[in-house]
Amino acid sequence: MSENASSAPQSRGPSDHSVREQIVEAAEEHFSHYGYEKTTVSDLAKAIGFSKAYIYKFFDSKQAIGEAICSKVLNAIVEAIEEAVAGASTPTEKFRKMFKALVTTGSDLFFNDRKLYDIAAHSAGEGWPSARAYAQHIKQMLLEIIREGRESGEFERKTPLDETVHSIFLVMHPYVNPLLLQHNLDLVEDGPVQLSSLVLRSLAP
Amino acid sequence: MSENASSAPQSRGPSDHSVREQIVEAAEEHFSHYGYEKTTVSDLAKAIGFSKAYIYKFFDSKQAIGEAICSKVLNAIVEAIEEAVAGASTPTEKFRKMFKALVTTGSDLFFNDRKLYDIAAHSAGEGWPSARAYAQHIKQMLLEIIREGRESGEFERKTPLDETVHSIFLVMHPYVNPLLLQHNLDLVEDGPVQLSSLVLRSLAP
DNA sequence: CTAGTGACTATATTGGATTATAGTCACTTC
DNA sequence: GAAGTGACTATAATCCAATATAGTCACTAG
Repeated sequence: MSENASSAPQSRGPSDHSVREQIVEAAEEHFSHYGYEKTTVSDLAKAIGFSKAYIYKFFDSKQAIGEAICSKVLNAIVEAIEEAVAGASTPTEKFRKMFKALVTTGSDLFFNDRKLYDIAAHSAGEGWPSARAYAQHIKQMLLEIIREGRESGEFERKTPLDETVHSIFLVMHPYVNPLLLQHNLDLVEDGPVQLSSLVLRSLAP
Repeated sequence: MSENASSAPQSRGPSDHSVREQIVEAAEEHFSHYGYEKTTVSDLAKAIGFSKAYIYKFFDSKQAIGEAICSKVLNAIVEAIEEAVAGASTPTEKFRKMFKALVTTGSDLFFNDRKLYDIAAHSAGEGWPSARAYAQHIKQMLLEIIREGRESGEFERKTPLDETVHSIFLVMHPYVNPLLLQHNLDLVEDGPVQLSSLVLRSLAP
């Protein structure tokens, strides 16, 4: 599940190639140290001991490399959330933990890996596939929790499932989207708790 | 109600003075035409036929003038919302109309008075008093609607009132805050409708 | 005292020449 | 054919001197 991009962004050449992995590895290190902008494609080339031109045999553009890193980062968040959810028994608890883990992991990234966070924020702002896939992932997890809750009779069943999922996702959106999350860091403590309770009230049968 | 600033920002000299009003008037026109940055304090001085130095007898800084304009703009939104709410009978309808008017008016401003919108967004981003006052205003209106709904038995009464208001405000936040609203313009149609329904479900007794 | 300003400074902004970078392509080597 | 590159161009970032702007203050006129 921690493979590279879901819905692979622009890339060239064989998708499993040691050089591709070397590029990604070097990019992750450089982007995280110096940031996306300050890292040049030549830097990455030097780091892995090839020429810049060779990089373009594997990636369409610098942005495509950014996308790859972004996917890794966002997939790591998804995994952290999945782990948190796994440690809950009822759908109610799953939802609470999901929301909490989402925000905790996101703001952790903000504070501890700011440079990588900025790429994710940029990705979200530009609607890159990696960010879309991430949102989709979250939505899917949400769908499953709601479905389970409906099946167990814990959640109401009158509202169409899609609508329920969609509107709850809207509530979570400011915390899912890294671009928005950074404007809500002061709400990181209270927000998810309060909003979880509100959402759960709305889900009462 | 359409007076200038609530909780007057930094200003000097007499608060009701024809020159002060002239400054505000000129600023509103210039900011809306050329934007806050592109307007110089000298421009405003020229427009009202005084020297730049005289402006500083009435305002602490250029930002203070921006604050005054921002207050006017945000107060106009509040008024538009109040008008919309007035045309509803039940608390449920009031809430729906409030949320809808909030987003409609906000995005109208974005599309039709972009320059002024940008000031409001900046204000929200910097946590200027005008933006804080605006948010407080919205929260107050919300509080009154919820209270009325509780009194009429239309809304549940178990959850502490403050908590209810606070969490609903959190739901609305991305649409209240101009800085956030501009990242949510694609949700302007659906968002408020879906979220209103969700919130109202959470308020069911 | 009230209404108002010109002249000044320290900081920010701009233009535009200079340099750095993304991305391509014809080419070599094995 | 597969692995790899140097040399190139067009665009974007950088730098820095010249200019513009925010904000102050000592001052004048009535």
